[in-house]
Amino acid sequence: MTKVNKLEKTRKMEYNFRDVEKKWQHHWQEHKTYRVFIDHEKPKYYVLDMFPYPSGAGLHVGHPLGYIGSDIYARYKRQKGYNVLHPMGYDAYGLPAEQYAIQTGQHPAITTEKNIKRYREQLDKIGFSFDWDREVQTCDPSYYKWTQWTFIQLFDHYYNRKTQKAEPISELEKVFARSGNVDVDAACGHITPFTAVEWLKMNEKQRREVLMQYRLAYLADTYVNWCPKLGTVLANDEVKEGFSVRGGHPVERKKMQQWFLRITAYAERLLEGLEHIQWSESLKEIQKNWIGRSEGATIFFPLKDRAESIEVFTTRPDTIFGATFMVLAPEHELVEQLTTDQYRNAVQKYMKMAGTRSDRERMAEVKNVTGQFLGGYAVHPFTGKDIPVYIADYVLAGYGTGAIMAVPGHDSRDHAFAKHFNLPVVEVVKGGDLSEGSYDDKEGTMVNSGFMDGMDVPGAIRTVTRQLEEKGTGKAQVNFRLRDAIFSRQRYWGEPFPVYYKDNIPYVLPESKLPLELPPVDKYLPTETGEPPLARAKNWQTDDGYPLECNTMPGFAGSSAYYIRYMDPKNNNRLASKEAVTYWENVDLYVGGAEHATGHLIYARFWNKFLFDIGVTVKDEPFQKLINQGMIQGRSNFVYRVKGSNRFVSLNLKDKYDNTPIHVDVNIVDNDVLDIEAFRKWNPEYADADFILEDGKYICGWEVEKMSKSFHNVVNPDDLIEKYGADTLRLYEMFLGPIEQAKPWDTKGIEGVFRFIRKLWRLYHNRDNVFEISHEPASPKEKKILHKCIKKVSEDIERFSFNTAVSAFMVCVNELTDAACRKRDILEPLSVMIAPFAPHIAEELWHLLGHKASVALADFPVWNQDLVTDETTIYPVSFNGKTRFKLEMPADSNRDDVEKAALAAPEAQKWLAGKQPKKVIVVPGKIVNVVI
RNA sequence: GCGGAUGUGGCGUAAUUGGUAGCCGCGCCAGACUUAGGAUCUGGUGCCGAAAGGCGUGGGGGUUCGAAUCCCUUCAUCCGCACCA
Repeated sequence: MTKVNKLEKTRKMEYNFRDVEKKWQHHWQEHKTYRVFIDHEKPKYYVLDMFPYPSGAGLHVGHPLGYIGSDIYARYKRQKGYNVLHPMGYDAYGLPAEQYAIQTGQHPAITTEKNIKRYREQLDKIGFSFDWDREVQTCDPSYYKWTQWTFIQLFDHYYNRKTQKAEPISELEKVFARSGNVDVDAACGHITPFTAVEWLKMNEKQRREVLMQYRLAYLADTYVNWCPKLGTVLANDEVKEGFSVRGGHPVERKKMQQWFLRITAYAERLLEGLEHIQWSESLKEIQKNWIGRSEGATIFFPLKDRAESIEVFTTRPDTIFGATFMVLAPEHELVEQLTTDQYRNAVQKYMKMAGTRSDRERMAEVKNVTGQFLGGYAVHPFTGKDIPVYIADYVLAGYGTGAIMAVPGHDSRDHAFAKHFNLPVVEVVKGGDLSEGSYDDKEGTMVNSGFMDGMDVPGAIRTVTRQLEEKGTGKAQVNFRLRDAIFSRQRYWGEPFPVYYKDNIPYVLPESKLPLELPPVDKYLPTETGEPPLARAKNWQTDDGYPLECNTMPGFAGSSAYYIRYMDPKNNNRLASKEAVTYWENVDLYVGGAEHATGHLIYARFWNKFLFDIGVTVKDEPFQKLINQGMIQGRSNFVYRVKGSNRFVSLNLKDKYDNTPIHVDVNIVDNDVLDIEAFRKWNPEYADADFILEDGKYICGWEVEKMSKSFHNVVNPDDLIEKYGADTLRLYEMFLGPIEQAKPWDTKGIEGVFRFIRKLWRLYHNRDNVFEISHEPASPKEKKILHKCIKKVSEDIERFSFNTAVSAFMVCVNELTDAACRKRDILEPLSVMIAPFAPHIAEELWHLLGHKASVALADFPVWNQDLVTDETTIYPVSFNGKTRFKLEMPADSNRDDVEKAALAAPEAQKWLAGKQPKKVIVVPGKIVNVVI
């Protein structure tokens, strides 16, 4: 028989995954098996994956890891009787498509659509149980209508600190007309107090300017990294040493008007909410640090001979008598006034230098102390002494008030600055040695501090804060590191703002004008005058001729509420109906990468809290439980080229030659053995390569690196599905290790689960590959195998330990094979149980067993505890903690029986060696330990 | 610098509450069936040792009858955040 015939015969004799998987994928799609509706008879469960940005490269093997995990859980919950919402969609706005558009002139919508199509094909092949009827795309006008709608709501609301929630601006206006703003406690920008009379006297423009300080979406000036050559704003990591990473053009800091979201209003609630959600402690910690709550005081230092004062925030008001100088951020508004003529040149020089450096660079050079004296002085609120004022890089405009009182005795950065500029260092808290460095600890007795002398630090903080409040020169203050989110992007491929300008005042469009669709443009670049690309659009104005906003929204806009839209994706009248949000509430399980810890996961929580305040959602937190899937790293292979030749030397011989390691495509390496022919074909350069082999093979080296095209270590799921099938891929991805752990991808182990799938199939089929099962009742032994597996798998799924669940299936199938069990009683529940992991083969077996409905809706089996309990217990008997032999005892033996039997066992004599045991520890059901 | 993890066979890992360290799989070794095997099946496989036995969860110390698991200390790797007043 020829080789081909043999192969064909073998194939016929085993599980044909290609046909089976195709058949069921088609069937599921046709019958909309996974479609879901509100069903008040069933409890709901919402399983969500972070939706992907459809990049041009398609999916690699790392992307579906989380999707597979969540799909298993969703399928499991469905079989447990829940009504499961498990949707998927696309985060379709993004820079790569825009960049591609700039280069090729092709509209980003076209590339995006193409990429989505490719993603969908890849996803479909893996057999997910998504309800695709609920798909959303953030760039679809019917979707971003609601992104724009939410923006309008943010614009029309302010945050009332008294009620701790967002309330309509219209209500605020009523309050202003009644009693001015003095009684209003709101999250707002800088605003001077006014009375009702003053409010009523203001014209529309003045009123709108005041209101802008209160809105949750507001316009304000900020400094950005502006690249005139690219005509665009760059992110911190797009700038290196004052030049753009792309193109190397100079970048300057430019003041620019941008939209902001007042996320800081929600800082306290964002922090508090963490207490009520099931996220990993490490992730909560990251969010806590990001929000960065700190308690302290704001203190006003009056300027010498002037009316103004410098406002500082400090966590250590107790050290105020140690404040020997003050430092402002270079951008601080009082810099100009405090600069004396004598220092004007130097200050300007310093500011210019600081201006060319990005925040990131300023932060990177910690050891480099720089700064400049302004010439001006402030006055110490308690001693009345003059305090020199400096500007320095190490004070950031965006944190606190952008100014500090410097206490070199008790702050290491102030100390370094004082040493550098020869400024006095005063000790106010005893406990350190100031000649060595600052003493930053909060323990010690106050000295040199007037009324605080002799107090401990916490007492001093309380006392000085009270004093400041009485004097009216300061107050207790909670400060957050969190900053308001910049919400404008000078880009094309994003949601247009539903905003127009009348007399330079921004107004939002009425809801009836939504969606405001993204207009076509001739080029995707900024205009020559530096306007964003939308300025190129023809007639970019309202019907009345008022110009529309030219900025677009950032990526997080569309991804902040998509989970709500999935609940009711086709609704034209609301983001989602009241009925839908009341039923689906929020996401029970959210799965995605930890890289979104401070971006998406903060913004979405904020966005949701706002929607909660205005009654759109019913839960304060959007994502009840969160699992971060670990990153799948690549496992790169290397060949070693002998320098100056086209010879390659095998791994263990390489040190005998002067060689260069070269990445080689992992797809032509099997078990670290290079496929030499494939290598020659891989790159024409190597067509004539020759090899120094070991044991007749070329062995490649390997290393774990990021999975990336440039390292030639990308593994494509399509190839694996073609070779092994989707069920095998799903099982293998789970088998790799705990879902939350980062781990390298190595294809070689996939054969093991492939064998398992075929072994499973053979349980239901005879030697001729014909379906054949027995209807005899199962033996107790067989039942035990099954029920142990049900227990283990159920418990493992509940705790997201999918790798051990796969292992339990393998044990079960091995044992059933050994027991030659082909009984329906056993095999039927087994096919149901494996369906979440390997849905295709499960569906096929389920139908072969005679069922008509999908296995996806079959009840997940329940284990019987009596069947899994062993009648005997095997006790390991140890002497001084070392296990020496095993003792089988009836499971209900009591302590004494076990002890007696252990000491009486023939093996025990050897270890006792005639001695009397000092103590015998018996843990019933577990262990015996004899101490001698 | 701060914070968060993680260190277990050649490799991925398991050990759910302090109770037999190494389940399951890969790889490797041997064998069976084969003209053949990159198919399938069977057995073996932590390390040292001929065996008895000893040693073993990054290193060192501790608590305990008993530690991969708890405590202290140290080293290594990875990931966040980074002059936060």
